[in-house]
Amino acid sequence: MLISEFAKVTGLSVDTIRFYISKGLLNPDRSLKGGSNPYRVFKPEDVNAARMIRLQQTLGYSLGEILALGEEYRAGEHSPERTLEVLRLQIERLQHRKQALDAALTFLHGKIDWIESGQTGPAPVLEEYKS
Amino acid sequence: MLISEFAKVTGLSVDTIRFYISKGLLNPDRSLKGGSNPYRVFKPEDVNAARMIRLQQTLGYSLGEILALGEEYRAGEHSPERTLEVLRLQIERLQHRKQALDAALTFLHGKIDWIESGQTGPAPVLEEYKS
DNA sequence: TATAAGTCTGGAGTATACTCAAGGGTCAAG
DNA sequence: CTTGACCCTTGAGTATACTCCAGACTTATA
Repeated sequence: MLISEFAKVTGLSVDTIRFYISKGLLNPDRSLKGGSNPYRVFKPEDVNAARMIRLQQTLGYSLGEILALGEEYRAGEHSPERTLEVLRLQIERLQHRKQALDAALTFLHGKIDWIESGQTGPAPVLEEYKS
Repeated sequence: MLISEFAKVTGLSVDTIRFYISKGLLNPDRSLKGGSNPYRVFKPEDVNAARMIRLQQTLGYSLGEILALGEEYRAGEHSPERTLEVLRLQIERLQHRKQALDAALTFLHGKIDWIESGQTGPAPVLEEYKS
């Protein structure tokens, strides 16, 4: 597929896609069409890559980190040990993030309970939810 | 406390603190000391505010959103209904984030299992974990 | 075969979140 | 009363992640 279709499928703008390509986050092939500036052609695996980028972004990674993770991953692609190491590290980081998220959720729920019970006693403090 | 102590306590740089103040995210009092450019004095509640900012940041909110949330929160401070509404909305957004996080974790765990079991069968695909 | 639509590159512009430096006032210790 | 540590403001600079032209070429449609 060409870039505009890829944009539709992934939900990214054409500009953003070209930006990602320039950063090395996406590596589409080139078509024979387009003359001196050949058109880019995207494969389904590029769609997966784009989704992965978006996911990692919502998880708080910068494009630089995402690129590094990808390269690190590909570098150890043929070494299961290295791959496992990378994956475990990622899991650790995400679990840390999840803890912060859970703390926030617990805090918010605590505050709701506090309000619904007529705001008796002290207001919940964020501090207390840092398990 | 003065700004350098506040920086130590919160882990923020003095520059960052002043930047947050300029954005309205922090509102310390002014001391009588300091002459024509009075020193800022920070209270314990400012420390809480700073912690809240940091937490919201790790949750993916921009400073603009954090400011808006705070103002929205203070605006409805004396209306329990409005406060509950704001809190529930926040919870909803965080749960959405948590789902993305869980999907990523499940995916990573799946990949680890797949590798440890000798990479038999197809590799896990992110797609499948979007419950 | 005109013309609209789609693609390319290169470069400038914007928003966010800091970060640093200059220049100057204030405070506490010796 | 000097000196070093600390505070102030203003404004410029940096990194990230886009976003938006301009100008030129290519392709598909009527």
